[in-house]
Amino acid sequence: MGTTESQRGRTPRGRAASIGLSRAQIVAAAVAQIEAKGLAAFSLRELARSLGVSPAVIYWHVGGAKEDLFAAIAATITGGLAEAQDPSAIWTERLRQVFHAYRASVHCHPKVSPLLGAQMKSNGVASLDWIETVLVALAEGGFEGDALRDAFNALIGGLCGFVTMELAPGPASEDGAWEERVAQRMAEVDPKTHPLTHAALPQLANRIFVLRWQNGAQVSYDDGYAVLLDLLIDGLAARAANFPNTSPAEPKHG
Amino acid sequence: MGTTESQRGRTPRGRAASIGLSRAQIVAAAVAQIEAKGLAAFSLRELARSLGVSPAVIYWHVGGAKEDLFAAIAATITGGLAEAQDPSAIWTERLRQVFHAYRASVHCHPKVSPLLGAQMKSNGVASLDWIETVLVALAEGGFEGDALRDAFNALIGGLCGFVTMELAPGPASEDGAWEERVAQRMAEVDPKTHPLTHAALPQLANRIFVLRWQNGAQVSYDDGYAVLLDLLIDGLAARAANFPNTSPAEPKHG
DNA sequence: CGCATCAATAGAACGATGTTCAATTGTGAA
DNA sequence: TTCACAATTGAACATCGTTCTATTGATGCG
Repeated sequence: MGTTESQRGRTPRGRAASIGLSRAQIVAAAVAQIEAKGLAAFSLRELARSLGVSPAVIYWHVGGAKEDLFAAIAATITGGLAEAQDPSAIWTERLRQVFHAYRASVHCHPKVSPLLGAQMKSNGVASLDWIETVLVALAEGGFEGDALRDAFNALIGGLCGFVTMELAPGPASEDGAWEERVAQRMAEVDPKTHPLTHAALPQLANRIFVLRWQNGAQVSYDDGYAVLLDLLIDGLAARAANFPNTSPAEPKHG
Repeated sequence: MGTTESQRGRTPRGRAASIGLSRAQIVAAAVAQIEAKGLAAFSLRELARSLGVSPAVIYWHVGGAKEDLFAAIAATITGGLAEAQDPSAIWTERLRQVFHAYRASVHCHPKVSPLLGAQMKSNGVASLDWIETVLVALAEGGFEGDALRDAFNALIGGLCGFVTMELAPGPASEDGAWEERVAQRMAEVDPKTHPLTHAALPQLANRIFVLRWQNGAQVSYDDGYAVLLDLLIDGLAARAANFPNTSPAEPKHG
């Protein structure tokens, strides 16, 4: 299951011409390199080069391919995410905590985040604990069956999608030719035909629809995410309040 | 701005050893090829090959690079999206129409959709009309300033993010080794430690968190998207109802 | 103590990719 | 006719992911 039998024995530093390279070290180095130079510029060969190692070593340690390395990275990042909730809080509050934790966790590795979106779809969310957390909270609110499924999909799709999209990488060129094109694009907005877009440009342009980085620092979407979270959870709470026969707490034997 | 001066004259079929290749034809062929073989398997060389042409031709026609071709594709797809609304409808209804139209439009080219997510960030949404439509609707609801900005970000981030995420590609391997890994992953879900996840597996597994394709046909997230849309727009309407001094219709001279 | 095993590495090789560049072609204009 | 130049070609370069066949050297066993 992903461990590829490489470190099944407890031989911490191998037994041969080892440099002592481990799977975890490779994953860590890959994350560092992606975070440094961007996902588009990432290559197995340069990863091997930065580790002072032959490219084949990565295949031996990680498994089959680049894809397995990406899966390992995603699993590393979303691990230990379910602990972010306070079990004594009400379910709506727990949802808030969990999704804020998700965003915070992903924001720790912005350039790696596209991998999360893809890997969440292919391998399932790396941390099942996290999924279970969300489902438990919704169930406590009285959701079940199709309503549970739809609420879950709306939450995961909307909130994880928001994070994925806000961190989506711009063009690969890191040399500022991009900024020029953006400025050009902004200047093209015609106040006559798009008055509100033009008026909101200082408010919006640097936010969601053009720039992501400003002077090298990341632009904040915190408020938009907070509003999205409020709308979703408050709305779900309102729906839950209308469920026919449900006490606010546990529906089963407790 | 993206046209790269290639077809500035009105010489429809060139003037030389032309095959009569145009930028639009290249873009169309690229979309077709991506839709047929997937985005990960797309290459400029094979595009040129399928057009019976040298790879350099694409550079000459499209502009600098692969990235410019992607930008052109994104612009082609999200064009003419603002017409999907009924101008006489109330603003909440118009928002619903516009975002349903967005999803439908993107779903017409599922494999190209990852490009939309990225290009929406870099070049700005291809269709400014569409942005304007959303802003006008929100303004009619009474949103302005920071509230407008946050509502806009929540809507765009959540809804476009949902679509981006639901269409996110799985692993590149199209040969079913993926299905095996997924089945394996599903079998690993322990009813003891993750009871709700396990119980909801038949409802959820084929939905958001594992499979995207089932027997080659696309799985539907329609209900989840509808719930998300309802939660967001109903919530915004509720907020708008609490705005101090706003008549339900136009805030300005009309 | 010696030897065979085998984890762990190196290095070369293959095909494919994105991109660039120096030719070449043929048409429309002078 | 001649010239400029849009349009295309093909070769070339560096890089990439991946696979294959060695080689190395510690380790457990006899």
